[in-house]
Amino acid sequence: MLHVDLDQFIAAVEVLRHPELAGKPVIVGGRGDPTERAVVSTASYEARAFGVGSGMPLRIAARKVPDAVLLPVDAEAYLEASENVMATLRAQPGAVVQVLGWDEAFVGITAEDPEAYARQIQAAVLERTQLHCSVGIGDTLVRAKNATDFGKPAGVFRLTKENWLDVMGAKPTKELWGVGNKISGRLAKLGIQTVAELAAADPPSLVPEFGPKMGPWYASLGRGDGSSTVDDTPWVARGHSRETTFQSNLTEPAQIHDAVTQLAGDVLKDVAAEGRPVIGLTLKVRYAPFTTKTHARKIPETFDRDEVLARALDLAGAIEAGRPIRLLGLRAEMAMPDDARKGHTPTRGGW
DNA sequence: TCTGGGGTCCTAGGACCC
DNA sequence: TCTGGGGTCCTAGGACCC
Repeated sequence: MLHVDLDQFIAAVEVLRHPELAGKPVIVGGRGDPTERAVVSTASYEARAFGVGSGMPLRIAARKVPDAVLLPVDAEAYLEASENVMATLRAQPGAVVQVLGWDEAFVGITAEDPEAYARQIQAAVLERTQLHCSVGIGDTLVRAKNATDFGKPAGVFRLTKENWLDVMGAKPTKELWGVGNKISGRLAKLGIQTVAELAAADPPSLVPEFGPKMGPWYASLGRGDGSSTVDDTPWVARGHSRETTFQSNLTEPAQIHDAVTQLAGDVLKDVAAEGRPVIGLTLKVRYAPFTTKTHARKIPETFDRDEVLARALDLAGAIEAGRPIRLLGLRAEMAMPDDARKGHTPTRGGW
């Protein structure tokens, strides 16, 4: 299968709308105001050369690149561009498309010459959207996904059982899809630093540290193994959430009440569009400077807005009085339709 | 450096039941 | 009295992804 990943997607969409920005360091994030609490969504390659990357506080990014062009996030524009890209992928002969996000998809194909097919996809996407993409080819989803990095920008790379360890073996485990800072740190404590070392680990030996599912799963990641099925079953959201980071911390109960009411209204808008009842709520509270607590409740299946709001405000009763708050979030979990398969998610598990 | 917003899944531990 | 063992459900929290 193939993994298609648009190059510097958000920045590229902005440059298409603002051709005069071509070749300049462009940083997209928040409302484009580096004095606000916000992070970088995407930086153009020119900005990345200064050490700016996704997730970096906007304030820091602006300091690193004084001449950067800072732009606000425009989700609708990116979604529209994304839909054009995905439609292009679906129009390819024999393609099964599994969307992973705005700028990524797996494409299941059977082709004599996968590299030629990949080049064809790149040409079609470029023609239809003026956007460049990189393509990874693999015999599993994990290998295809990891292959894409070696193709960037605008290239094609193939990873299979045959060359996986040659190419990936010496890399730190953090390079793997699904292994972040924390897990790579815990693996290191077990004496596992590299992909090759993880590949050689006995899967049951990882169970005490990571549990019955994740332990063996990490071992298989090290080998590049896993599913090789691209699944185009339409995605069904498990829930919807809204979060607000306050530019100045909240301290008053009345502010908390208003904020939760606002969040509940916004979440309910998204939920209403699904036509499925709410079955649970989770309130997230980030106290200043940076501790996060969550409070969850199952609730009786309901479509009633006032009922959900009342229960959200109940949850807010768990907030510690007097501690300054920098973020509040509310998530509503929805009942799943009977025919929705479990274990199919865009970013985690299931393959 | 000082950390967004939208998602998903896994695990631990307590409550409760037989 | 001073305490087994297995199962399920729920909450809180952790980790990851784009």
